[in-house]
Amino acid sequence: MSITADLIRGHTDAIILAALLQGDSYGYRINRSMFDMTDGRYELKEATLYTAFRRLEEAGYIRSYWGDEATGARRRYYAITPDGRAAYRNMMREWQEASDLLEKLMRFGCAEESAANAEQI
Amino acid sequence: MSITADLIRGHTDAIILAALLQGDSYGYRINRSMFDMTDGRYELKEATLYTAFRRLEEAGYIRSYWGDEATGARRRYYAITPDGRAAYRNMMREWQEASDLLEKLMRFGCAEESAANAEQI
DNA sequence: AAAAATACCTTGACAGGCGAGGTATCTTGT
DNA sequence: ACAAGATACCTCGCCTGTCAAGGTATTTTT
Repeated sequence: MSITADLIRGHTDAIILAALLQGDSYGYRINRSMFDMTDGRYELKEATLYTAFRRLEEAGYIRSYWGDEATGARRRYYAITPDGRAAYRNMMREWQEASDLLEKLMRFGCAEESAANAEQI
Repeated sequence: MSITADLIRGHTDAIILAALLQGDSYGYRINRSMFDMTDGRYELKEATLYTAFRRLEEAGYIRSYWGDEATGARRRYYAITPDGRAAYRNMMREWQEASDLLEKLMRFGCAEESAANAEQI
């Protein structure tokens, strides 16, 4: 993946919850669809993903159950809870606010190149 | 401040560089203007700020010098270097890409509420 | 029979953010 | 005159999320 990790940091939970809003799913599959949706530019690392699952389950935002596949490797499915839906909405609200602020603060310097670099205060 | 720390993480450097594009400045002042620009919704913590200064200077993106105030507390001014300007542009490019991806991944679930929660796969 | 894909998991290190604490100077209120 | 607050700097040590590296087991492909 090309984009740096720290820009994603803190959004993993929201991303996972968003995926689960589509319906129950499991780790490998969520990771896969993430990879596909971004044309390979980003994927959650497995360790990150499973850490996040533990965290989210602990928080009561998701619950898990083993699938009953007759064939293939066993899968642990995750489902979003009502608390999880509420948390997701909160996260989206925060993302909205945060990205607006960041945009403002980071674009601040973009009069740039033109603004004569007045020494000091 | 209202917005959570992890949403900001990794953006501190870009924010500081953006501020310095406006002209040389010093820690306390940069923090102040950040607070003002966001109507108090966000400010860098001092520890974070000074850590970032060290990091950026180490990387060669800024340089520092002591101001020659005749009165008041001493101030350490920071100036952005050519490398710093280049780094800033890179960071903005990355932010663009990352925020687009995040938007995509996090909004993914937003057909939401309507999409019948089809069990499993 | 070997390699790759599917699918899960844990450990330990690392890096950035920040609470808590510290220093020194100047200004303002009483 | 003295205390309080603002200005201005700094460090130490903890916390948390990420992820490289390693592991297991099954199925499919070569």
